[in-house]
Amino acid sequence: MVKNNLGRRKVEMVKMTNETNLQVTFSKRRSGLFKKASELCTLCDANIAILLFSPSGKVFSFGHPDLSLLLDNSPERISNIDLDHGSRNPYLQMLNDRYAELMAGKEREQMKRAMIVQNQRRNNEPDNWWRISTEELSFGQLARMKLALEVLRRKVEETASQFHQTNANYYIGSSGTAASEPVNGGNVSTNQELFHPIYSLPFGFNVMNRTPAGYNHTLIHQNLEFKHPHPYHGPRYY
Amino acid sequence: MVKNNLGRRKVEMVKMTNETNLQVTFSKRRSGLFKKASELCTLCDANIAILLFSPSGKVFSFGHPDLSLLLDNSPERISNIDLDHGSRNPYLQMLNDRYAELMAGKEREQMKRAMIVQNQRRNNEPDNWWRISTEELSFGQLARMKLALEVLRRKVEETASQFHQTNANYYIGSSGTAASEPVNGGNVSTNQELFHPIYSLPFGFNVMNRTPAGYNHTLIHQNLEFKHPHPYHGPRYY
DNA sequence: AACTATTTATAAGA
DNA sequence: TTCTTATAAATAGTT
Repeated sequence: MVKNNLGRRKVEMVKMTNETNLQVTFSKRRSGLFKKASELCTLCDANIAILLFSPSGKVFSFGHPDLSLLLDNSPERISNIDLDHGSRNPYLQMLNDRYAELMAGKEREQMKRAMIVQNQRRNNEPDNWWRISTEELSFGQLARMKLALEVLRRKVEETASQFHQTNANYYIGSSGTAASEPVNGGNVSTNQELFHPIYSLPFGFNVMNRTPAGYNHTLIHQNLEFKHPHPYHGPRYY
Repeated sequence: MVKNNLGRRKVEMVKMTNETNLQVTFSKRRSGLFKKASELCTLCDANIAILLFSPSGKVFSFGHPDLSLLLDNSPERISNIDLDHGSRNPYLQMLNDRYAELMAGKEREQMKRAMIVQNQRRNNEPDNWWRISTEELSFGQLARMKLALEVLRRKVEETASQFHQTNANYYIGSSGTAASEPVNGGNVSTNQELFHPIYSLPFGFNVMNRTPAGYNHTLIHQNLEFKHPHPYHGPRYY
């Protein structure tokens, strides 16, 4: 038993100078933050996505629903997924029915164009510009592209959500866990089987480290670093 | 003064049943979470992005560096930004020099293709497929596209960071605050002027509500909803 | 929104 | 890294 322990002490809200302490604090507070996020999701039925970049260049994530789908498109992963077009799953059937309708209808040309982004690894068509390695673009281009993609991504999410809300009563269970119940009158759960991988992802991305399944907390990759002072540390954000 | 106050009581980690309590708790814990995130950024020199979806369909964000750049590409905003190609700013000059080099060199065709995503609002070229409204795509397409964009976005960020690390000694100050100092031997700060807006963003996105400037905490938009149980509430994520 | 009793997070030390 | 302990900080229920 330790007797002469001063206990927790107040710490000034500035960047820590002791590098060892900083790393320990980062780990502790990362854990605390993700725990708070998890609790918020459960207590209040909320959803969240957190990307956290450590000063040493590691990236951690927390997501609810699970973000792991976004972090790995290795051939193993893709080949492990059922490619029977969802014949045994009502939700995937519905998606594929919708796909067939689109392909047969007037949206076909538009759809084909959209699919370029999915198929670029498999073909060499001349207008496959999307295949350009990001390493070959200037920083200015990258920055602008990053913005555009962020905005589009959110718009896509919004539209997908609206689709959810008008197409309820479907549910896809988690692949590794117990059998799932259909959701009656609720919303479709978002997980990896929902993203029917008929087409492989267009961009390679490898996860360097991953925490055990079920923890929903992932170290994504390394060698990223930004620096910027944070503007606010008042008591609350109202 | 209140005398008979039972104080905080332990709460079971399940979805709260009382809707009023749930909303109050959501607000309190959202504040707490964002404060924790802010402290982590300052104490440990970390960076973070949080997107939080409330059960009532609102979306809140916290970002360090500031995420507000991603939330608004209104004409006012774009027109307010200096379009002189950065002649008075060494960093923007460098970006534009790099741009000119690329346009004159062998990367020209590749670059032009990449610029489609930036220029789609201004031209009507036939292979401008990117302009497709996300409302016109099936949910399955949207889901796959969302994935692809997430992966690309992260790759872009990684490359941009590498560029930062090999092109240090530039600094762009925040537009609304006091004059900024150059960073010697450090990394370029990421903020909105760094994204030189010669080209407007390709996708419209309007922010519905915004907290006061300086709080770095933004309600983005509404009418999103997902449901999913969270798998884990143990003491920590290791 | 404010108040407090209590729970929870965590800084330092081991 | 992991554990302990005293203290700081967050917050549930009440007003």
